[in-house]
Amino acid sequence: MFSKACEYAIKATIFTAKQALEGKRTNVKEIAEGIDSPEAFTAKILQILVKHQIILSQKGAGGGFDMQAEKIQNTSLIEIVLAVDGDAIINRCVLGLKQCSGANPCPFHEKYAPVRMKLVASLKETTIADLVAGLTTRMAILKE
Amino acid sequence: MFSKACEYAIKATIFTAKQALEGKRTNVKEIAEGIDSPEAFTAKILQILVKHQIILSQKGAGGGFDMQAEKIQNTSLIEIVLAVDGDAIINRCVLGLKQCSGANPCPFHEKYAPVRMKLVASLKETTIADLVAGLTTRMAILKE
DNA sequence: AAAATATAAGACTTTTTTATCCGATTTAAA
DNA sequence: TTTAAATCGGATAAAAAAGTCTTATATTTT
Repeated sequence: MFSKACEYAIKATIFTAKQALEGKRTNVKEIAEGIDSPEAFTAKILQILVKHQIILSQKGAGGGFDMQAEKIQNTSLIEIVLAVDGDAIINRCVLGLKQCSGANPCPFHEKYAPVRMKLVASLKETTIADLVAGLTTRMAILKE
Repeated sequence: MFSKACEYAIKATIFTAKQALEGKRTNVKEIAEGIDSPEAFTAKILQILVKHQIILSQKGAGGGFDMQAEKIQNTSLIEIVLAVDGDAIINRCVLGLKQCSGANPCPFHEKYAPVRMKLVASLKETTIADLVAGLTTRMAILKE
């Protein structure tokens, strides 16, 4: 459903948020270890997140990545997905047809429409704070 | 969501079924034109569909592809997806975690579970006949 | 001011997916 | 029986996605 880059982006954001909530700034190496991702590739993805102002970066010694409490609370999953994978998940026809729409539907359009609505709704209503909370209270995982 | 190969597979099956319901056997060239797909690649995908007994093939002059009325009625979308893309859509963690499950959930697991159920249900309950019917009665499209 | 540390940016490589090509095989028609 | 039409199967090629490497830039610490 998501690209590998997007999966890493989501996990990296959760990891960074969790560290931030514990008052710690983190860095590429820690993140890559924490989410079991390739370090250099993860660095690329973190740049996308910074550019979209989802996380904060600080260059230089003692620098790294951080996330503000307000952002953790107000950023929803959909924003990460849009930043990394674009709006295909919202707009692209599942059969890949350019002209598919409510007025000119592909054969699966009507059956899929409510599923897509549910999916997008769940991405919109799930915040990074929700995901971090799930992490601690339900022993959810970020690697393996 | 689906691979390009899977998108072609679905469209090719719908096209073949529609021709079959009109009493016509079709062939790779017609299918590729009808669904606007690359011919050689489409041929590859048709072989997968034949191997999984979703459509029928007949070699030699006047040969081509066909689909039995019973198959059109009883084959659901999920069977094509499983044949071409495997069971990732049913089983794979959206964050790509190997160990993710109800007992050991990734942070998005619980929020996504009902969406996945809806999605899989819609793939299971939608038959090729449904899709062909939608094609004619609602002017849905297979190309562009 | 210099050294050390960390992100930023771009070029490059590898892997996977998508797509093409060609020869072999099968079958129907001439 | 020959020829033409069609799928089948394997090798190859191109494009996209995933991943690496190197250099530049910024910032803190010493």
